[in-house]
Amino acid sequence: MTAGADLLAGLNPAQRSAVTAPLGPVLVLAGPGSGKTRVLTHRIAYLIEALGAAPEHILAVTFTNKAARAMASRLEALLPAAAGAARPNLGTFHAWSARLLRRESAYLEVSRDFVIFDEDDQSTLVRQAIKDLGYDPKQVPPAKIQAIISQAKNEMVAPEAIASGSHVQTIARQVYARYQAALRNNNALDFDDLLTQAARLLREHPDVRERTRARHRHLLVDEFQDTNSVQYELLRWLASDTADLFVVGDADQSIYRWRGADYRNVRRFSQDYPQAQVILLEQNYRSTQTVLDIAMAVIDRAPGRQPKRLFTDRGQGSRVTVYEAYDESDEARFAVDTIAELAAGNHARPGDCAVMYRTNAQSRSLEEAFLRAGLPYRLVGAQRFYGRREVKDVIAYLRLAHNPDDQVSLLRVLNTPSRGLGAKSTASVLEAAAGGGQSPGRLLLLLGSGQATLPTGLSGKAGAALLEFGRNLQRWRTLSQNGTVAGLIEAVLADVKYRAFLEDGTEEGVERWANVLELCNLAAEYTDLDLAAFLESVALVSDQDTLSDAQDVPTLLTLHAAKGLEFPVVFIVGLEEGLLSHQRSLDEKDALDEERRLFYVGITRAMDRLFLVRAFRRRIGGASLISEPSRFLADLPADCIHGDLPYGRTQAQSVYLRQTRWETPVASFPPLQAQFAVGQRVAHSTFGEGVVLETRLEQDDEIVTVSFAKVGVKRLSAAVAQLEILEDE
DNA sequence: GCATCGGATTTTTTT
DNA sequence: AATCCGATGC
Repeated sequence: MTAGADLLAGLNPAQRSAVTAPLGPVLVLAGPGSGKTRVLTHRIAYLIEALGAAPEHILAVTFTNKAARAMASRLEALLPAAAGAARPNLGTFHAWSARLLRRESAYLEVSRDFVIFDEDDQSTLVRQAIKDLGYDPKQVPPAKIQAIISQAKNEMVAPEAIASGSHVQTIARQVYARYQAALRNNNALDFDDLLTQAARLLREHPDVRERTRARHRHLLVDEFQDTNSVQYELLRWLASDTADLFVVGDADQSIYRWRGADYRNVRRFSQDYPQAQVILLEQNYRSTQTVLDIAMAVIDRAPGRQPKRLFTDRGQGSRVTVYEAYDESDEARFAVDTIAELAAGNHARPGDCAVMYRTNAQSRSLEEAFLRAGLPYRLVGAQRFYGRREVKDVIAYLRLAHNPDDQVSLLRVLNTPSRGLGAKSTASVLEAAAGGGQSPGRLLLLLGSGQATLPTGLSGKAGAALLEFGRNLQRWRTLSQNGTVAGLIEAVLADVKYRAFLEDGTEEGVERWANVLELCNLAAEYTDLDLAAFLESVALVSDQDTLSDAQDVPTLLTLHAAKGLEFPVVFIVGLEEGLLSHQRSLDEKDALDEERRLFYVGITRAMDRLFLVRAFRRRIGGASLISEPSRFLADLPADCIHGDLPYGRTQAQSVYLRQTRWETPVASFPPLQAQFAVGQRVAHSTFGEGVVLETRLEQDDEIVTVSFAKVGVKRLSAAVAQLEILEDE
């Protein structure tokens, strides 16, 4: 059998030793661009092909659906599955946990049909709990309480166990207890519960543990540095005695500390599994050496890290440009002008470029500059699709039909669109439900089927509206159990005249209706999903997952959103004290270290060209303030930088500098080596397999013409399209 | 129930 | 500055 040999071709020695490591705990420390996804997918293939593992016994966990999908498609290219054959289990921690909880729902305080509450739902409940306890939401910030609760959950701390050192903590403890009770009453779990309950089940119930371990004999974890305590505990319970636990991560890219992620889990792993093999991936396939030198100069100042020596054979590349703009609009103009010049000179395509920033608010001036220049752009993550009011409304109707106990959804839609049921009517419904010992949703269902009478004190008009709502709810519930999701949405929209409600004559109204239609299309696509599955997939997607990369336009995104991505040309803007690093991180050492890592993550997204930009003055809130350059700029090695300019240059000077900028760096850019050859067989994640017809080097990119079996001839940029070379048999 | 006004708020956000 | 939330008035 040569099964193993094929898999290993094209891997460097470090990657190969990771892929072929014997079963047991393995810790792969993967620098940026070192091919960690490649290692993960090859490891899975190796488990199956060479070690004879059953695919269904493999579980690979990621943090985003997108990462899971990417892994699935690369795995498919590597190891095409026979029809009907079992596939490895790939998914996010949360999706996996939700599945476990539904399977083992007998051990839960909620039923198998539980809904998943997102952060919006959470704040509704927390706010409600604060009010119920007689506190003023103004004096007790719900967001802060919510953060304390979430943190407690992630550390597996029960309400009673919250320290009562401060006033806020005392209140948080009460709110926490009430909040948990409210979740139970709503037959709901929040994001944190998915993980904590899964961990609890594994900890407290040996039978569940055994069953679950039997299903997943081989575990793999991506972005391990981002795991929090619960996720780590989950993995520890999940790992059987053989502990075939293969984790890949990079503590230097840990940027979610404020979300509970603890990169010290990397160290903990080595302590808990002293026999673990540790493999360092240091060769970078993404960036020029100059970019790596800058990155290392920045990260080497971070204390207490495992040193890594990143290297590449891509050559030195052009120097990094540091530009000091006058203000935020000059900064934006610089980015737009430079991208336009690069595109006009054929040095890069617009879609190769990305502009990264610390806070979403910074996207504004950039968007304005793009609009003024008449250039299209793509904005990542400002407003998530499922977070939009109209989409949430429709989903609330669906959730209510699915789970009538969901009071948060009921209260959301009871008077949306308005049907004359205000605060007073709502209160009497809640009161009547509480008096009858059931949820308000159930009461309305009974009302709709004529098995209950109107609560006392409801006048004719409100009563009629309530009756109609109950009848509708009854119908939707029947539809939810028998019909398709798309059919249910259609019925709801028609019954409540939702379109008329949205379309108020404004442009915004039209847009909102368009979003609803998009949701309908989405539902129509998933004909194989029942309502429960649809709601779950909707609850567990993020805006990151809906990011499409079809158009050839520049991308604007936060540094956080940039993790895991790469671009030939990267701008990092707003390199000022108070912004990067951010104001709120200045008084805490650990927070400041994380800002440094965030900058490092941004730098290492760049393949060829990197621009670091700061503004001399910036409008923050109301006032325009003179800014200090970011402390990180001082760490950059001078010989890697192009444009060592005094701060506070005038606008006229910047224009002059901009016009002359391109002569040197472009000329000094080293020629690229061709990666592909005519006649070679290659695989593309969406186009499938094909044969290379032609390849040529163009500026700093390789243009490959491929004839695909399924979609015909395509011209692709090797830098953008991830083509995998297939070995001939 | 809806419009309007005043006041507070403003980091990042895998699920 | 701009947006979001809540209270107030009609």
